[in-house]
Amino acid sequence: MNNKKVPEPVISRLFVYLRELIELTKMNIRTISSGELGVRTNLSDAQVRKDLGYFGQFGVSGSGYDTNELKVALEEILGKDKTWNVAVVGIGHLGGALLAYPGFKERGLNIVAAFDSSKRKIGKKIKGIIIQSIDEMPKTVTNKKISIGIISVPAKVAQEVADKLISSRVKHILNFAPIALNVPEKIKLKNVDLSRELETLSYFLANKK
Amino acid sequence: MNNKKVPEPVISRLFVYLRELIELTKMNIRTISSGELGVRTNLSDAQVRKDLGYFGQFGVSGSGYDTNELKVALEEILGKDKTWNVAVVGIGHLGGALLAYPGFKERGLNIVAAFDSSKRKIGKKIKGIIIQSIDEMPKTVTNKKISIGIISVPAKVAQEVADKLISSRVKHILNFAPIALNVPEKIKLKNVDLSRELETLSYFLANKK
DNA sequence: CAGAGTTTGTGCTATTTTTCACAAAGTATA
DNA sequence: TATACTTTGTGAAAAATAGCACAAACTCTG
Repeated sequence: MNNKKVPEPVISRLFVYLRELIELTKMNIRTISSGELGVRTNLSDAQVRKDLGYFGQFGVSGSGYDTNELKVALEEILGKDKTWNVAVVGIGHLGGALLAYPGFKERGLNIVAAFDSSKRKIGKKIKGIIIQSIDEMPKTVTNKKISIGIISVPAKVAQEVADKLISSRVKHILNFAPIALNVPEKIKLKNVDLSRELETLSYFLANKK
Repeated sequence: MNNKKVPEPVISRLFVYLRELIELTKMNIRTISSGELGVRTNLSDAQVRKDLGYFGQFGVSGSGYDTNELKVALEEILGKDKTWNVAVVGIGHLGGALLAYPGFKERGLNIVAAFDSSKRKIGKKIKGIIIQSIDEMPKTVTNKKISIGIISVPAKVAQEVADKLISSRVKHILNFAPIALNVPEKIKLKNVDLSRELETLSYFLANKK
């Protein structure tokens, strides 16, 4: 095991390996080589080995990795034995889709609260969750032990919402608003910018050789 | 102007600069320095200058960039003068949210078709778009000149849908399914993996110092 | 118009991330 | 058990990306 800090892309790929390992164990495949795992995840064999190398030695020369053993090890490393409570702020089309997305719960991420500023929406129930006023955020975050906030509001109010989440003591933020948010160092911020991804594709269309 | 190939992260940031410039011109701010643009986009001044440097010299020493001029230049570079037709495959909660998202049209990305395999959904109309059977994809892609396909179906069928999109002659793909897709070299593939982003945050919760 | 202050553009350097490549350690076969 | 494979783990090399730092170009002020 190596003591250097682990690059974030490595963490991200570990989840990809884990997903594949879950499939493999379901299919009763007992061992897999870095090469084969690489093919299945569109990554190189060297990358697979290097990534795992940050956390220890899991493989056996000549035969590869025990799928179940590696799966358990990754679950441990990635904290999949734990669950986390999540709040969604902004229940428009996207926020509503996030509330309904089953993939989160399967992965130990429980959406336990929803906030919106629209009087029309407050009090309504979606997927078993009552939409609350943003004013109730500090209380709810504490009571429901919410550690991650998802921002799916328009760009104009995203910073304001981020500030409110942070002062309510949320630990990390996933931001869907297409704007650069300022958050304190200790808050981990991830951005998902849907239209930017699409726009990037359009650049390649416009500039193809 | 520099002839080296432009890194993809640069392209992506160019859209960020452009958004900011659009705001600035709306606010009638005529010039901006790389430093100030950096503050507004959470990037360094050097990065801003370096990124723009891939495409030419837009600034004026001592005063900075003319906001409108730079905006127009970036729109040109990024192909924002053009529009592109887009199809969404998989009209679940996420697909529905994408159909309803106004940000795409504003940016020249017109969703002109929607596909689903569910008999229950085919024929229904969402946001003015009739959901079609996946079998109609080749014909519709041709007729409606669709160049980008968005995949928002479950992981299990995502590869199959990708193959169908490609054989229907879609040029690029935006994939929301949490799985590694195999596509030919010439097809540009972008992945947005919602639960992976959230999971990455949960890793930092589980492993915080 | 001279001197002080800004800000760009960019060669160079640093850092981060990926890939290479191979000794060492295992497996399989006969 | 010996020989031929296979595959790992990991230093070292390469590639990609970001940041530094400064001359040159321009603005501003009195």
